[in-house]
Amino acid sequence: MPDTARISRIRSGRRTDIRQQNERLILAAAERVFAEAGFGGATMQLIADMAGLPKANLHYYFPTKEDLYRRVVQNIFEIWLDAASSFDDAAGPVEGIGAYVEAKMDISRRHPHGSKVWAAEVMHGAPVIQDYLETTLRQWTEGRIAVIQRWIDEGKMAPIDPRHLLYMLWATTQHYADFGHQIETLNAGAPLSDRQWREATESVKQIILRGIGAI
Amino acid sequence: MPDTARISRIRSGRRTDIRQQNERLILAAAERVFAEAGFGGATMQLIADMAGLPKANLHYYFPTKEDLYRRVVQNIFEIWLDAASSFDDAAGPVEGIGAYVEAKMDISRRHPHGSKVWAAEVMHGAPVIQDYLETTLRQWTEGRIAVIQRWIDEGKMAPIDPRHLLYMLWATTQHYADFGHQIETLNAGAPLSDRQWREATESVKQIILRGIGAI
DNA sequence: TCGCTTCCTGACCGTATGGTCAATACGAAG
DNA sequence: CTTCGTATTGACCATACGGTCAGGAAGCGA
Repeated sequence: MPDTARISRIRSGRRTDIRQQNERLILAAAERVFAEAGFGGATMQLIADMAGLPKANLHYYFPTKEDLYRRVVQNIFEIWLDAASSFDDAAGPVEGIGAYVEAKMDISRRHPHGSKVWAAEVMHGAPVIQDYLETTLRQWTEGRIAVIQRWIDEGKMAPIDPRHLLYMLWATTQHYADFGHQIETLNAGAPLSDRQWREATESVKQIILRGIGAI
Repeated sequence: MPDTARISRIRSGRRTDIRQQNERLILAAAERVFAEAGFGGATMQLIADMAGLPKANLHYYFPTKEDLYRRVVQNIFEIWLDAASSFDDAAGPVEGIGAYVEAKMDISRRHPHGSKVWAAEVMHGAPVIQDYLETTLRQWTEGRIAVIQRWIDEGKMAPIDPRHLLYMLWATTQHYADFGHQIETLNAGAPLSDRQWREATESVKQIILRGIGAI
């Protein structure tokens, strides 16, 4: 797993920045290690090595392994929530869902580690972010369901169960991050190129938009 | 995690059966624990308790934790491969993909733990089943791509990239197992009912079949 | 320069875990 | 009943890991 060089570090020296700088450094390393080894398989030592800091220093910024982990999970969740805006300020499903797919595919490409950490967390029964699921995510979902239902009522798409449409959007877009290794293997061992990412995004958009009768 | 009672055990006594019996028992417990805690988080002790056997007994049947884990991963993979038959003996996408979605949704419901273990394994870079990906899965995929391409050439569906269609099929169906906890939380904390599973399956089938222009 | 706060880190500790082993029980064949 | 291979298990061990801590370095305002 540690085949890539440690995350580079710029010692700026400025007092206020030091904390922020190091926390970012540690979080980036942690995101990666948690994604590749899982919570149980990750070790503070490996994260420390990856960040180029002594282990004791991690505990200075993040008291426990779980604190560090929680921060990593929260990060990706917030990134996803931001992508929601695509949804809201759209006139109809073609723009709204189209933009949402594009935003989420982009996140899958740029934050594959975070996506994996989230997936693992949920798969294990969401031991540390259950409250998020029950509050923020539930509200977010209800809101989007309402939007989709409105589109249906306005005749802009076929009467699909909005819930399952959302699940399909999440599943397909996150699949490119979570199962990236499998996809890469089936792509002759090479990561998807710019062009392939574009094709993937288009395929997903096409199938879904056609599938819900929006085009 | 261990909120459910241990897996029940029937002592048959018959010599030949003992090994098979106990291996099944251990594998069932292991599948569950690995799914809920991840490889690193799972302990042989917990698996043993779950199976109702002393820990030393596990090591009698499975020398190492990794041996046990490997067997669990192989199991689910074989189950999925069996579901492929739906694909082959079909006249067109409506029957073929329709049956495949049904088969995979059924597996997601009946083997959620195995699905999660596989997902985690792939997410971690497939350390123990990389060879499967490169041989069996790759071949399987090429075969299915050929079938889909034939359907396209015969004008039975729109010219979609077969690869991305396959990814979408995997992603959407497995999502109901891997993210079952999230779905349950968004379903007022209750597992999907028979009816809801049927609706989910129909939604997935509808959107995809319509999305690829097969209906 | 002084004094205060933040930051850094090597050495250390208790515990949990994967794995071993020797002793024992058990079933079946003769 | 005896024998022999299989199955069972409590006790044990080495190690790795999360976390602690005391002492020192470095930044910063006065």
